[in-house]
This record gives sequence, C-alpha cells and structure tokens, in this order.
Amino acid sequence: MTDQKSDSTPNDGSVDSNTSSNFIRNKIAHNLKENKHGGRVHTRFPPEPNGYLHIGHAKSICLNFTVAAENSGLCNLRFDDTNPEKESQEYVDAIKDNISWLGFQWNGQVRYSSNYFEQLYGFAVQLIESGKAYVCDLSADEAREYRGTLTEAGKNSPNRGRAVAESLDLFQRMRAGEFADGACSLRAKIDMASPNMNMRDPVLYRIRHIEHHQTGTEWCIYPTYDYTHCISDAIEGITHSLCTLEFEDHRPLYDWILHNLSLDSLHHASDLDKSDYDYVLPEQTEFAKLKLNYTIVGKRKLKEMVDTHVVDGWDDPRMPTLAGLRRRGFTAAAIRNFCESVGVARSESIVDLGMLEHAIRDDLDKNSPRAICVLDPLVVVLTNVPADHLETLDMANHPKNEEMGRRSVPFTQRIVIDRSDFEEVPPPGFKRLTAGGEVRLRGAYVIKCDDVVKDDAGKVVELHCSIDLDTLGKKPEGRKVKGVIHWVSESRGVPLQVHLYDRLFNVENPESKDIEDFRDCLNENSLIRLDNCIAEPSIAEHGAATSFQFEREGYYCRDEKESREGKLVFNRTITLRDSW
RNA sequence: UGGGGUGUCGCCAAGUGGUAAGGCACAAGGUUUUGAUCCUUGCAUGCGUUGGUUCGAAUCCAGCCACCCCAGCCA
Repeated sequence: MTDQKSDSTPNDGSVDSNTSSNFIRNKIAHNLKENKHGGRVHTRFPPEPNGYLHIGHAKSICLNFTVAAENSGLCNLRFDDTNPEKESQEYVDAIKDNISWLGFQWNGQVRYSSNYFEQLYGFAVQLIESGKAYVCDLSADEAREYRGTLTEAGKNSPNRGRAVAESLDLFQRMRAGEFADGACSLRAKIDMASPNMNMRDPVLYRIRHIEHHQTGTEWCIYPTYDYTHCISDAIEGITHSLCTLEFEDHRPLYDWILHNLSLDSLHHASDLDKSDYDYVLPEQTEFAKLKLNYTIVGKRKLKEMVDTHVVDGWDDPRMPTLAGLRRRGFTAAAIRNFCESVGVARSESIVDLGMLEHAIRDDLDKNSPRAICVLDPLVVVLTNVPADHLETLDMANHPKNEEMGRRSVPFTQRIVIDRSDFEEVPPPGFKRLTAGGEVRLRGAYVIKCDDVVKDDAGKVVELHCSIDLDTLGKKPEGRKVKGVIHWVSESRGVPLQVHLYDRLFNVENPESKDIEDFRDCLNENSLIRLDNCIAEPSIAEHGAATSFQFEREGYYCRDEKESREGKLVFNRTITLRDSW
C-alpha cells in the first residue's frame, strides 16, 4: 500500500452493528456543538515503528479513524519515530500494510515525527530563549538522584540557573555533535517539587549518535516523546489527541509545552497556517487499553516470543498481531466489529476472548462458502453401489444465500467420514453413525452401517454400509433419521494438511504479575497438524475461495505462506459453536 | 505512604437527579439434510462500601475499601 494522495478520502472501514455512545464520541459532539475547532475533527494514529501492530492497536486505529469519519473529519497516520534505537523500516512497512488491510485510509501522506525535527529544534530554541528550558550536564544516574521520589521533592539541577546565552550555545553544540551520548541534555524548567514526576524538569532532547531509519545521520540529538508528541499534534492541526490511560500523567506536560510556546509560531508552523480556521491547540484524551484474556498484548513479550521461537514469527496464526490474525483467517470487518462491540471507556478491563470469537463467526457464517472436509478419515464402502459409480451431487454454497451459487460434489462407492462420527457403542444422545444404525450423508443419501471391519488390534479400519437410493433430497419412508454427517469421495477428494489452532496460553491472564515467565503457562496443544485430511475437490479448483466453512467443523482458510502446488495447507480460524 | 485514575450482571458496556439500554456468555423452547445459523423466552428491587442531601440518587456530598498508572536521557 502506498501513501494516499487524496486529502479528503473518506475512510471505508465500516462496522455492521449499531454504534453506541462513549465518552469520546460525547466529548467530540460537545466540542462540535460549541464550535471549538470550527467544526473540525482531526485525529491521528501515532505508532512507534518498533514492532508489529496487534489487536490492541486495532482498537485505537478503529477509534481514531471512525470517530473522524463519523464527523466528516480526517485521521493522520504518524510514525512516532523519536527513538531510532528500537525502530526500523520493516516495522514502518508492516504497520502501513496492516492499517490498509483493516480498511482505513489515512489523510494525505504518511507523517513522521522526524519530519518535524527542524521545527522541533526551533521551538526548543524558543523555550531556551524564554528561560523555559536549559542544558543540563547531569548524567542519567545523577538526574535520577536529583529527581527525588514519589513522596519526596527533587532538587534543582546545578545548571538550572544557566544563562540563556550559554544554554543556547551548548544546545547548538549538542546538535553539532560536539558531545558524547549522555553528556548533557535539554530540560524543561518546570518544578522539581511537583507531585507529578513528569513535571520535574523533564528531558526534551538527548544525545544519540545513531542512525535514524528516516533521517539517516542528519541528527545526533533526538527529541523525547513528551516534547515531540504535542508539537507534532499542533503542527498537524490535530483536534483530538487520543491515547491510552498511562499517558494521563503526561497531559499537564503536553499542555505546558504548547502553552509555553508562542501560539502564533505554532500556528505558522502548522498545516492550518493558510486555512481560514481559527487555530486551536489540540487536546489529549485518554482511554483504556484493550486487553484480552488468554492472550498477551505487550510488544516486549510478543517480540520475545518471536525472538525465542515460541511462535513462528510475527504472523504466526496464534499471535494476536494483525498479521497473525489475518493469516489465521480473521477478516478486517470482524476485527472492526469486535472493536466497536468492546466499546471505549476509562476503566481497565479484560475482554473475554469469546467476544472476538463471536465477531469472526458472525462474519464468516454470513460470508464464507461451505465445503466439506474430513479431518480424520475412516473409509466407508457402500456395498450396494457399483465400484465404478460416479455421481455428481449438486449442493448450495451457502444454506441461506442462493447468490453464493452452487457446486458439484462427486459421490463414489468408497467415501470417507470422520472417525469421530462413528461409535460402535454410542454414548447417550449420540446422533451420528452407529453399528447397525442409520445416518444422513450431508447433501446425499441415508446410509445404514451393516458391518464394522477391524484389524488385529481391534481398531476399526472400514465400515460397510448400504445406501437407501430413495433418500436423495427426500426424507426416508416410515422412519426418522436424526443424524447428518459429512463425507468426501475417497478417490475424488483432495488431500490437504490442516493446522488446528487453539489459544496460546492456558491461563486467563498470562500477563499477570503472579506469573514470572509466560513460558510456564503455554498451551502445549496450541498447534496441532493434521496430515491426512481430505476435502471435496472444489476447494482446490482454480479461482476457488480461500476461506470456507468446512461443514460441521469450523471456518478454515488457505495458508498462503505454506500452501504450494500440489500441497494444500489450511488453517482453522475458529470452530463452529458446539452445544453437544 | 505524594500525585493521577477506575469501581454498573460471569465478561465488555450505556446511563450525567425521575425510578437499570445493548452485546458476549449462559439456560430453556422452536425451525433446520451443518448438534451450525436463525427465531422466542429467561438472566442486576440492583450500580465497590457506609453515611448524608432530596418527594426521588448509579447519577450530588462526605468518609472508607479495592484495583491500576507514575521516580527512562522508552513510547
């Protein structure tokens, strides 16, 4: 996906269900009513390119883009790339790709905080000149000691009273590369006794002689998040700066920086410079992060799982990353609907995985064509059918949506059914095939099991059944056959490998502080590979869909990464609900 | 124990002084050639807790309790 050229392309990431009110929508409606930003709503999604996006980011993406779209507003994509140490172009590319896949289009070109390095530098000079910032010689360790603690005030840096001219000179020399990493820093002059630690003369610039993925070696001083974010928002004309709860304590600093810069200079530096809109400073609003039970959403741990090969990569289908969910068979619409159903609030909560599962089942049930696949084949020989029999059965691709068309399924003398659909001694309530019992073959005939063939070890190897020729498309005479099972022609079916996925962790909260190492609660059975599956031939045809409901089993999608000519691999996205 | 937040059904969540929306989950019925889907019904005299104000409180006030975040030159 390349950068968007249009300035006003509406986002098409729509949601099926009705939207409900939340405090951010209410706040925006209120601002609109007061005409605070001249009717504008302009948000931004500001990831740091230091990892892949996950389901938690999806919540923020959906929030920012939909809230803008609902109000005919705009949403920027801005990479918050102020710490080159952990960032890379690989992540930039993956993030852009994920957002597009989710169905959103950002306003104009992709932005980078690093686009504003020169302006940011100029604003820093402005703060120094007005006595609001100074160059500090304290080392990181010393600064920590001077900062005080949660309950004790800090001490002023010895350089706090440094003359403006001297700080100006030093800052210029920091930029020129005269000092080693950590030798000094630029700090805001606020209040070392503030109960809010963020206000105890926070660092604005630090020295890092390191290459940046966007600016190369142009800079050796890099602005911090706190200093950069608010000014970047102001430059882009953001009206509502939405972020997560842990930044709440940073809001006073966000406001301090903007209010201690000249409003005119911010206005002139901004995208709104030549517009007719009044220039109003952006406002930060915080909401709770999305957490899901049985899963980890923490970049550090996700990266660790990738690096230590607990999973196969960022796009492993068990990962909560957008890349992983996509490969698993989740649709963008399902993720959008899920985010909408979860809502946005300020209380920290852990959403039940069942909600995500519901969202994907809901979408796939409506939109995926049906097919038949037998995961654990057991041969059934139809004794009253000729050995060379080949019949073509016509089946609907979707039970409720005729528009999805129909398909042909070959029926032969030897077929396979799933081993779990036969029981010699059935448990109470069992509705499938039993010795001597009858069952309906989905889309075909009713069969009766006459004979159970076993090997020397007593394992069932084959079933001999007779079919009732008068039951194709009609109910059997004089009796009721309750069960329906699926089947595939043994000779005409196509072999495939199927990957069965389950949750990665076997505890509800693998990120809990009680758990020292997440490796201790890994689900051993999170991936099961089935090598002998066999499916109806239509799924392998040229132009076939890539995502199906394998009837009575669940939703499966072709794994594009592992499938190749002559070797089909399918991933189980999610099982069907099962009340049996 | 300084500061900032949050507490409404098992899980999310609406509600902003007029008598507890919705979704998920769960349960019971019905339809069904997928034990799926779909349909119907049920599911908080109760809103962390204790007091107070009021004709009336989840909503206002006070106290208490629990949990989360903050002492990176990370974001």
